[in-house]
Amino acid sequence: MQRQPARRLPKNYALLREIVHAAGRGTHQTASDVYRRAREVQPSIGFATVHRGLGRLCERGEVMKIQLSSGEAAWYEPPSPAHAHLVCDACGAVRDVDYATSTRTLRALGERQGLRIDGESITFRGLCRACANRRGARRRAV
Amino acid sequence: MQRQPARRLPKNYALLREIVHAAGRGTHQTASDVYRRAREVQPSIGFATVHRGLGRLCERGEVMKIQLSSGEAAWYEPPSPAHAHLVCDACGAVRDVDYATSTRTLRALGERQGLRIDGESITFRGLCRACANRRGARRRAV
DNA sequence: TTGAAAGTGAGACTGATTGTCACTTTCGCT
DNA sequence: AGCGAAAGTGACAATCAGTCTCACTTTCAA
Repeated sequence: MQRQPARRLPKNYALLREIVHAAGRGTHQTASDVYRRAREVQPSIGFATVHRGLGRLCERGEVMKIQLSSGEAAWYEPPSPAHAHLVCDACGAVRDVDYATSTRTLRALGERQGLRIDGESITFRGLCRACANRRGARRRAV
Repeated sequence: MQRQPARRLPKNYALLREIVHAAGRGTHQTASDVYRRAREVQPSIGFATVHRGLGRLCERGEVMKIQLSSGEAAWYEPPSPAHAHLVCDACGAVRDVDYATSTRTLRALGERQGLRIDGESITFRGLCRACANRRGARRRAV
């Protein structure tokens, strides 16, 4: 049995977690955002530390990292049940969407195609509520 | 009505399309892969041209760009019906998975949450067929 | 107390992608 | 043919997220 990581969360990492969590559900911050905020509290903190820390917190499940399917910087959010993301084509916002493929579907899919599915990541493209409404006023949604 | 882009595909772009298409269904090449191949045919071609060209082809729907939810380089593949991708945790391969959320589901989801969904991108994490089999031999899959 | 492991900050580095710019090609017309 | 505008091109600089390295510090557990 290997050494238990009973080590308590280093101060910096705790700070990072705090920053991600404080933003609340449905928020998404890039590593740079977190870095900027972290500096307000601990001006000497380095960029690398933020990256390392967020990575570590991710492994521990204390924050979630989402990589939009658009090649941009990764976003970090507080941990929450599985959900999808919508990137708004109009305003660029990233919104949580309460949707996930059912585990039954995933299992069936895996079995049918002979593979094993351990996780999924879904990103929608479209219009967020605000933008959909705004357009709807002028132009009927399709 | 604005000018029709009747312009025929520039030679370079045609070459790029050729390269992506020639690789066939289920293949995924990065821009660098395409660049490398393109140079074999047209040694003077520049990197920027490859990127621009792939981007353009994408707009025209002649190739598809997929961005894995892991922050790596984008992959290009021949156009094909909507499908998901599986990134194998063991061997790193990217496999097509014949799956897409039904349009009915998407529409319902959009209506329920007041947004408009125009596209989706699904990436699974897990084990590809080969790796799942290999592991299955030693260790029962979970 | 003390040695090892883990964490740290600075800054160099990587690798993908984009922007710029001067030049060339091609298009749509005469 | 000939021409002007628009589009495409290659070289290369710039950007940007993220990673790596290294010497130093902190923390842990004995």
